[in-house]
Amino acid sequence: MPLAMPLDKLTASQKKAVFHKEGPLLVLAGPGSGKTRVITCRIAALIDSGVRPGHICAITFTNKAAEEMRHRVDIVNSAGAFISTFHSLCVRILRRYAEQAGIRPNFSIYDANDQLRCMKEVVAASGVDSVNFSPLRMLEFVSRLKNNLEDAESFKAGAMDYFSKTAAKVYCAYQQNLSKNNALDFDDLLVKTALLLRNYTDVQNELSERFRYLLIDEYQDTNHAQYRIAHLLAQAHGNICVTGDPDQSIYRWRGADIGNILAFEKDWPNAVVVKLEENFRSTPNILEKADKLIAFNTRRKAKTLISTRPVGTEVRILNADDENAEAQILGCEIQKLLLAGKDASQIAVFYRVNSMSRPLEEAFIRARIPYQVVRGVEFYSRKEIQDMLSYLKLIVNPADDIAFLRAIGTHSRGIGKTSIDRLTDFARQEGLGLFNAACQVQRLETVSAATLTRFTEFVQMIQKFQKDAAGEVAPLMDCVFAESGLAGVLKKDGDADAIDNINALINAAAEYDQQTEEPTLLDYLQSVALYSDTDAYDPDAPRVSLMTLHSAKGLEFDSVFIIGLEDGILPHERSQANPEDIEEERRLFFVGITRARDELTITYARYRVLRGQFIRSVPSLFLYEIGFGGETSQFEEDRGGQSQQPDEFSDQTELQIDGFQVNEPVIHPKFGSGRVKEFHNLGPDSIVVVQFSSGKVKSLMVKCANLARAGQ
DNA sequence: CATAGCCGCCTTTTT
DNA sequence: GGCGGCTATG
Repeated sequence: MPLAMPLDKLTASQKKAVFHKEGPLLVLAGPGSGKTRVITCRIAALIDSGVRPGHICAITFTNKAAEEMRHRVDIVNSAGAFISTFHSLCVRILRRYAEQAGIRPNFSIYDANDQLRCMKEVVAASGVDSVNFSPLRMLEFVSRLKNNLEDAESFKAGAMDYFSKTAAKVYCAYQQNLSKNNALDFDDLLVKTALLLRNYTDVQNELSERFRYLLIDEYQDTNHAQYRIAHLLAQAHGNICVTGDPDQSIYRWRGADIGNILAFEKDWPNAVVVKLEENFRSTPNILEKADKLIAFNTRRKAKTLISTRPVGTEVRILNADDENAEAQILGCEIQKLLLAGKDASQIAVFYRVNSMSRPLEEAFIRARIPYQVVRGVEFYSRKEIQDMLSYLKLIVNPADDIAFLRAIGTHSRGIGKTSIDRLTDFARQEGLGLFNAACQVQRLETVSAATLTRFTEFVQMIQKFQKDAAGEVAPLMDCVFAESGLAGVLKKDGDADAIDNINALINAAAEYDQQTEEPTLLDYLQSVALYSDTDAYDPDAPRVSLMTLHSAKGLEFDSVFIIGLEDGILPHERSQANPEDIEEERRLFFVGITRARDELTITYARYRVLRGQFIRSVPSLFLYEIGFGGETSQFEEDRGGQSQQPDEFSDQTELQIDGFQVNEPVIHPKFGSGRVKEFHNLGPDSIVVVQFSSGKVKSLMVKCANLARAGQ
């Protein structure tokens, strides 16, 4: 049996899904019920029953989930099975069938920044009112149309009112701009694939042949384009297995449609439906809160979560004066857990928006709590990384003007704005991309001979890189870093951080080279473009994880903290106008709650700095819904926004903290006796570093650690 | 042509 | 509060 996990431990319903033979299968299942495990086992079971791995295509929500799944399914036996995200699948398909899709295979993938640049050009050039038709709003609008598979031309044809007509013009121009740059945005990856499958029956047939078994996890978060792709792929054989939980749909704002999973039985009349109602993850105390909360949503099929575990500890709700106090409480609570021997990798903190990680990081640094902020894209958005990548993008796709502009401007090389403007004008007149225009720069009479030489040098450098671009990526990167002048500039500025980051990038590329059968620069760049926040999450690192509620999807931890349960944060203020948006916020909180195995702690602050302003905040409606309120008068007062009575935490922060002397002998309830090595007087936050007789050195928050003076 | 400093803008979640 | 773009100056 090619399985990394034992099949005999599956429940009867899980087995039914795993060993389902042919035809459509819907696995409707709550959190912690083993959905992903069912998919994983099903892949293995299919292979075991004689299906060739190459005929299997499993689609996960994130790269990380795919990676995990590839490891769980026996690697040797499943080699050839395609396990990846929708977007990666689309990149593969589009590269393979580029001609039919009407693109070139070396296309760039534009991220949000590139899209914005591209859209800004369009809006500026088309002379539309840039307030009502701001680039950001236009991008949002275009994205919505694309998610519904409305292409620019047909939208233009149907546009009647002024707004639609103008937006249609912008949409068309934006698509032309992308195409001129030989670039696709995230949405295009899906749209082009869906259209390719729809318009080319032979391609559709070939791919159905290739992928005879289609499995899709987290189906509740598919958008219309993904839905169409799935149907077009599975139409011929009907071997489509999807799993999902409508209560965990949290990407409506991005076009995800719960309707896709709710209508599965209509779409596939012979579908077998398996429901998994047991929850193997969380304690009944935690599930009860989740249950209570989600019952407030009206657009759902009611279901109850049945825990298979003993009752467990009560869910705690804590409050703090402001975001710093909140962070400090978390530092304190987490330090207690760590001191009690809890593994840091089993602790996580979730928040609604990324900016909320900052106070936590500061508090954790002070308390010396090891942590990881799960924000992978942050690394790739750094200036020096983007600079480096811009050269690589230009090497692969010289038509990419955005890459050209970035690469030529990474550092001063005697080509300024004026020269660039002249080149741009020249390129436009000749109908060329900037790189091609630069290749013919001799014809450009408006610039000086010196500038001309510099342009030529740049072009020749890129052309040299292009000659060396075949094969492994890391060596090329080394060469580009050194020869582009980037290394010299960073060294001259003494920017050690930037150099470290570039080295980290090169190391990551070396890893890519090792792990990929046929590494190419194109493939590397396209996978980097699809890199996501959660890809940076290291589940085994002995560090507390900090992440957004969205990133928490699909993960689980022993101890979970969810912070900022305040009106305007969760639910977010931008969701409050629309009841459907509020329901999504509720589902988001539901996802957060149900990540916890043993312990759940929820916090809110009475004041918070928002957009630079210190404002009074009101505890979230959701807290009331999960049953807090009646029990604590503090909560009622905070909801009403009136009294200012000190609570247990303000009491605590007013505690007198004793100073410790260096070398003073102390006793800790767990670590035993030791001597103080350092004392940092930070008032209530004071930190003491102790060398214990066991040899361990620990830094502790005085108010948490329960240190006793040896003599007492 | 390069750089520094200032002003004004936006500010949810992500593939 | 942070970043991008613009301007003024060297």
